[in-house]
Amino acid sequence: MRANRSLIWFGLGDLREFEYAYRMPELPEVECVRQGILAEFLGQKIVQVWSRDTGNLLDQKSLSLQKMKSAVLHSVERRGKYLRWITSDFQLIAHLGMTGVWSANAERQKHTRVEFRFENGTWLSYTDPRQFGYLCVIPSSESHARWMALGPDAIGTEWSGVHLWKETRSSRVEIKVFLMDQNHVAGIGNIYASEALFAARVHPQRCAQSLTRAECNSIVRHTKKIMMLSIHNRGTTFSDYRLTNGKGGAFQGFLKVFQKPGKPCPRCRNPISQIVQGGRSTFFCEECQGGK
DNA sequence: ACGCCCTCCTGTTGGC
DNA sequence: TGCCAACAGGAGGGCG
Repeated sequence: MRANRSLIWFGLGDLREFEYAYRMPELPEVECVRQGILAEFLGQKIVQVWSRDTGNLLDQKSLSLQKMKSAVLHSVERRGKYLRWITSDFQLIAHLGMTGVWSANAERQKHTRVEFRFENGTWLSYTDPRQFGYLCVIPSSESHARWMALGPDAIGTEWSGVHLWKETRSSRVEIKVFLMDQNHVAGIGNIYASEALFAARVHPQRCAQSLTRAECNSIVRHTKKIMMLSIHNRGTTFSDYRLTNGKGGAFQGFLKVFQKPGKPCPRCRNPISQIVQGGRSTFFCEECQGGK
């Protein structure tokens, strides 16, 4: 595992304390990947496409990855955790799933699935051991159902406290599960859901429609703040993604409760609780996040 | 529209 | 020390 860490694009600090971070890219990590791809490949022309074992990654409606040959990369957009490559003729919708990694000029390895070779000799490869990722090539003119169905981006202005308040009025879903539904708001995953609710002092099992306007405002404000801080701090970790040298460490400093069961709450010293919601681990402080 | 469960997959972990 | 089952987890899909 450690040998592969040099390929990690979104540095998440000292992985000795946070082994699972790299498996779960959320909005900030995907945004860093987007910026990394743009910085290196914007305006470049793909001259060769190589792929292997993409059966579980490719959408059934996807055109062949070979369609990307001769395409010039015009831009890369992000919505939530999805990336959308805009090229001259085709678009590529991509999701990293759990273990997807885009790497620039990295050697082909066991689970490398796709390689785009560019005219200037550089290349971009996609590696995904568990194949939970997603790739879909369609003509530029077509719209993509999954992409279109996504809720407003979590760091965009469209997602506001008012928006969350209105959306939650008719929902009896637990708020943590609600926040992770990408069709309500796009980009929040397991890490940020726990962290944002902790920051906002809202119990993760609260029924969505029980939230007050003030609590909705607080959740949205803290989610954006935490995500922006994370993106902003990628500087160290992103450009210096060789985490094996021990440098970096920007991200784990944000984590107050995630993956810290039993450790003292940074606010009140009460031990952090761990529960399962919707099949996923939630971490929170029973003492200072109120009641259900 | 909800709430639950299942599927995909493989590296890691924990029990014996 | 070694083996193997259980586990994790984003997201879509199916079912009642």
